Amino acid sequence: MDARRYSRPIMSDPFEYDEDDGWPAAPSGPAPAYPGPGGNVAANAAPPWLESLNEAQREAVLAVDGPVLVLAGAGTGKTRVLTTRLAQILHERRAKPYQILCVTFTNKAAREMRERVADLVGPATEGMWLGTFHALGTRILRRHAELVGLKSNFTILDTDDQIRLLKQILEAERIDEKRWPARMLIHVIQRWKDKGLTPDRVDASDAGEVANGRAIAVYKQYQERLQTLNACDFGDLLLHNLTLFKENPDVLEQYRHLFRYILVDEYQDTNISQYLWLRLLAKKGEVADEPANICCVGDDDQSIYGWRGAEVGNILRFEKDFPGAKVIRLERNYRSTPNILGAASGLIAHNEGRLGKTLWTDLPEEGQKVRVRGVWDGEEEARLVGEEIEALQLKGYPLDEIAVLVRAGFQTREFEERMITLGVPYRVVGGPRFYEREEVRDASAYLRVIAQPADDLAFERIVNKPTRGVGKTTMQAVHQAARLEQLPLSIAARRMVETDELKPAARRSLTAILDDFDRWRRAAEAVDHIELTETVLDESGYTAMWKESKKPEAPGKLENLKELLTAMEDYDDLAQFLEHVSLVMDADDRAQGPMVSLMTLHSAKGLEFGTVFLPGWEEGLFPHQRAMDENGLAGLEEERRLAYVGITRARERCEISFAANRRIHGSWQAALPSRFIDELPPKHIEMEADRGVYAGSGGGVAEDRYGFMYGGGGGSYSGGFGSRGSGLRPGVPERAGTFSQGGGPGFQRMKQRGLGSRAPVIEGQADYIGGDKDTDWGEGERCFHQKFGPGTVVKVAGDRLTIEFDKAGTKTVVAAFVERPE
DNA sequence: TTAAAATCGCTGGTC
DNA sequence: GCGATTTTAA
Repeated sequence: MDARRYSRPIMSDPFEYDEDDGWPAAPSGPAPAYPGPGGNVAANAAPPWLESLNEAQREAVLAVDGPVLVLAGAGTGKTRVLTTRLAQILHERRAKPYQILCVTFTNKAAREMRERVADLVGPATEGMWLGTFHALGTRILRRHAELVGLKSNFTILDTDDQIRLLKQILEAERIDEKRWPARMLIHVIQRWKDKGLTPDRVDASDAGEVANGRAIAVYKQYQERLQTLNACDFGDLLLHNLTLFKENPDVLEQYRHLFRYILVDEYQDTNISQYLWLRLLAKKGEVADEPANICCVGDDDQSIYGWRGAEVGNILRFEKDFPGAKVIRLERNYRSTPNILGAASGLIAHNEGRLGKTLWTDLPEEGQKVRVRGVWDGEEEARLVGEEIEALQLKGYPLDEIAVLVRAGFQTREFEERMITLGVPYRVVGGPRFYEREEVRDASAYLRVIAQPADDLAFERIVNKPTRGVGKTTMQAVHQAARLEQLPLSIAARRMVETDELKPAARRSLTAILDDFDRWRRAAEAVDHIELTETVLDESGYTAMWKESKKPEAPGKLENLKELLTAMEDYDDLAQFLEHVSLVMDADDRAQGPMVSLMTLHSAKGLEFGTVFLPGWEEGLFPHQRAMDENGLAGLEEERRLAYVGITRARERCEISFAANRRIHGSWQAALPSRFIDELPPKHIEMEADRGVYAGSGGGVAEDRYGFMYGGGGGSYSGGFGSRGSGLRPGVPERAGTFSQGGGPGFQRMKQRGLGSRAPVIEGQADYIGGDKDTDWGEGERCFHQKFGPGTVVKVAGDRLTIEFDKAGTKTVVAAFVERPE
């Protein structure tokens, strides 16, 4: 056998070889000439990786035949099982790398998986079909694009493009965009696609009154437009696969035959269309109805993506879908202390319809109890968390072992500001992805127009960016002509400038940019894609636009454009690069040095930290009101799973907090402690008042969890308010809607106790603590801050500078975060 | 075409 | 109460 095969690049096409019988044959027994994994593990020796696994893990790794569901609780070594299983299959030579399909949800997961398998078996992993659902779907779709009415160089649209396209359709259909916003309709269409529904299969009753009852028609038109544009949105990548497989059984048969082993990560997050895709592929080619060797790994308790189409039902139904499936539970937790585990388990036990797992650990030490703390408001909450982080930092605790996990993105701001004031390095995880950034999208739009003159959406995006006198009026005329003659915009525009339909000025500008594109297309033939991009960004005036811009983000944008050019070096040509921009490109978090992580609970899934802070556990915020309003009990249970995910991120320390008052959308609202706090098993938690209150409350705090709030009397509070057993819970809270306006009983009592008045005093500390380090900053000096932009120093206290920012107001920050303006 | 004014929306966010 | 987007006026 040809050794060359095993060193092919990852995206190589297995169909290109093994031409003899049309399809790569898999060995039924040990393959004779297959090189051992990594070239150094003898074929028959027991592989070293099995020894360090526990019994359940080993079972999951070794049960390679037939359908297997691995229920892997938080911290039970799920990824380890998956990677080892892959290594085992390769090691036993049960399949060649390209006969294995391994699906993940994120590129990051795919990358990690590939690295870890490679660590075990070396280069034998090359050629594996390992990637995200979308990347693998794209790979298959490009091969057979004609069969679903596309060309194989189709473009992949992102949300911006989708909305722009839909807006055009709504306008043409004369559907009032005020009443039926494009954002909402695209969401509806997306949900249909998640369910594997093409326009003809959507039930009319499902569409209801949406878009005046024309939702299905709009969906249909949207799909037609995509087809003429030779484009797909993300949902199509799988939906077209389903159509392809259904209408071409021979093609499906090929892939069924090809994929001898299928592995799926995070199975609880699959949507219907992903599920159907897997189910189609997971049949043995030779024996039509026999389920193949499919192994799904997941945790129903960590299903937190229902809102974007994920169906927990998929994992709950696995045994029915694949009769005779083996279900293996990984319940031994290697991450958290018994107290943390106990708190999390007690909480999640309140959910119904679970597959059920009992996590255990044999850690001898109980560890710290989960600390639950009530505070006056969000500011105090942030301050206390900040103080603790500072104390940990002082003790030499590594900052990258600390995370603040919040329910909603806006909550990070308060903590961010606190970190800035304290001078604690931090990072906010999960900002906009690299390819979603304005400048990167603009640059790719230029390249897309060059590569695909029919790409109207890209053309529109940059035709007047930078402004070059091709405005709305001009484009409207071009649009009309294009629609009339069924031509792409750039072609219609070219025809138009040859007539005198346009005003001379507009005609001149439009001709200029069209000529530019012609020139760039010719250049594309001659120079490589990097040089081409440089030329385009330069000659179009795009770079100049940002150079001249005075916006604080402008230098960053130029920086990103440079980074884009560097990133392009990894790709062979323009087409390859463009695919990766939309599908694979990550924001690189080249974080330097250890930092505290601030992020949402959603983005924390899969991570772990020594210490985790979980602020904002208040009714309405967490569980979020909208989750409950829109999805009732199911919504509430998903929120509870989110809480479970949060707690189980912690290894040794977990601190939950809630505030009595919080500012939401600008106005102050009184808040009740989250019902999840009531649901935590008391023996694993430690309820605490903040110090000022604690001193004066005369005991009872530990007994009565709300004693400090409602007075030290213990259990005597009334008003059916935040209490257990008051008949309010579970289910929809009595105070349906939103938070009550400030002034509930708790609010009043707290105010009387003088709780709120302490806040400004402590706030002032920032000015005089930590002030021995001198800086060379002087009052009145101009400066620049990464986040707040330019400003003037008004006060210097050690290394703390009070700065009046031009845009962001007055703030006190650590000098190290401030630069001199250029 | 640009700048100011009004309006919207506001849970999570991969590909 | 803020920021982004969209409408309106100049």
